[in-house]
Amino acid sequence: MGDRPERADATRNRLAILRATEELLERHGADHVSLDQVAAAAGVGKGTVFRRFGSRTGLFQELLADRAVLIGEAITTGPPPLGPGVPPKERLIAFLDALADLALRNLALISAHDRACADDKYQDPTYLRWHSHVTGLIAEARPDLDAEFVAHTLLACFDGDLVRHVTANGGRTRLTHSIHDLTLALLGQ
Amino acid sequence: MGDRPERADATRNRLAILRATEELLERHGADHVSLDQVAAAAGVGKGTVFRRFGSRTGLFQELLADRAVLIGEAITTGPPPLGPGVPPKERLIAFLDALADLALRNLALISAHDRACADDKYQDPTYLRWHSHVTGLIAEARPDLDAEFVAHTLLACFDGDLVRHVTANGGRTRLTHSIHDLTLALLGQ
DNA sequence: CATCCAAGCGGACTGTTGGTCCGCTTAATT
DNA sequence: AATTAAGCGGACCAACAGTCCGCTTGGATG
Repeated sequence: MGDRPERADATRNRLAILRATEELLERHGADHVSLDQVAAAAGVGKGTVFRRFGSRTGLFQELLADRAVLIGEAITTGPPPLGPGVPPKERLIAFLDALADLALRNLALISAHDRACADDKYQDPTYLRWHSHVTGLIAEARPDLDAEFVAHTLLACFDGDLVRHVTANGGRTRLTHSIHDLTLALLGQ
Repeated sequence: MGDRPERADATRNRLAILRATEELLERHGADHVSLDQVAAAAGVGKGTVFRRFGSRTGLFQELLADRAVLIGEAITTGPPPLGPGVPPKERLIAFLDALADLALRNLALISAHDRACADDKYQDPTYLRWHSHVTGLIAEARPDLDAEFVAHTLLACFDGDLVRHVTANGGRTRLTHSIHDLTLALLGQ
C-alpha cells in the first residue's frame, strides 16, 4: 500500500493535540472540552484536528487506545496473571483490576470517551478488544452463561460516572473490592 | 401552597408535547429528535416546551416517569411476585422481567433518556427508585455483596444500546434469559 | 356579561459546538 | 532550485439547547 510515512509536522501536531486534550480533560471536567479549545490549546487549526481524527469520537477513541496499549500487550503476550497461563477466574480478576486502575487514572478521559461513543459503543476497537477478552474468560469459567452479555455487564462497571460515584464515597478500595466480590459471586464462589 | 391547578391550555399542550415526543422517538431514532421538532410536531412554540419541562433532560425524565408509573405501583402496593410477600430472589427476577418488558416496549425512549441524563444519571427520580428497590432486594438476598454497586450493575443491563444490541441477534428471549441467568448466578444458584 | 390580570404562549434571538471547505504553506523528493 | 501533494488554519455553516419579551387568553370576580 502507498502508506507514506507521516510528515514531520503532522506528527508534531498529532502529539500536540493528544497532549492538549489530556491536559484539558484533566483541568476542566469530562464535558466542557470542545474541539475548538483543543485546537487552540494545541496551537493548531481546527481543521488539523478533524483531518487527523475525523471527529470528536475519533479523537477520544484514539486517546483511549493509547492509554490501553500496555494492558493490551499484557493480556496477549505478558506474564500471568494478566497473560495466559492461569485459570480464567484469576485471569479475569487480574484484568478487571488492571482496568480499574486504568479507569481511576484516566477518569475524565473515560467519561468523555463514553459520551463521545454513546452511539457506536460496540464499534470502538478498544472496547471490542476488552469485551472479547472478557467474553472468552467467562465462557471458559461459566459455559452455562451468556458470556457476551455478561461481559458487557461486567465492563459496565467501568462507566465513568459509576466509577466516580462509587469512589466518591468509599474510595478506590471500595471499587476494586466491589468488582472483586461481584466477579467471584458471578463465577460461583 | 398556592398550587393553582394547571390551566386548560397548559394541560392540552403538555399532553400534546408528550405525545409528539413519543411519536418522534418512535419514528426517528433516539437521537435525531430535537426540541424544535418536538415543539413543531406538538403544534406549540419552543418556549412552551421549555417552560413546562425545563430542559431536554427534564422532558425525557418526565416521559420515562410516566411510562414507569405502573411498575412503581406494582412493586410498592401490588400483589406478589412484584409486590412484597415473596423471597427477594423471586421478587428481583420478577422486577427485572418487568423492566425488560418496559425497555423493549420503549427502546427509543430509554436510549434518549440515557443520553439526556448522561451527566446526572444518579439524580433521575425514576432511576433512583429502581435502584433503591434493587439494592434492598440484593442486600436481603446477598448481604455479603456491595448491594448498591451490584444494583447499578444490574440496572446497566437495561442500557438502551445494550438492549438493542442483544435483541438484534437473539431476540427478546435472549435478553430475558440472559438477565435471568445472570441474576441467578449472582444471587448464588 | 364585562373586566381584569397573571399564567401561559410562541417564535425570534443568542451562544456554543461539531464539522466542512478551500486557498495558502511547506516537507520531502528529484 | 523546482516540484507537488500532504498538510495547514481559520472563516464559515448548520443544528441545537436554552432565553426573552411582547402578545394572548383562561378563568376568576362582581
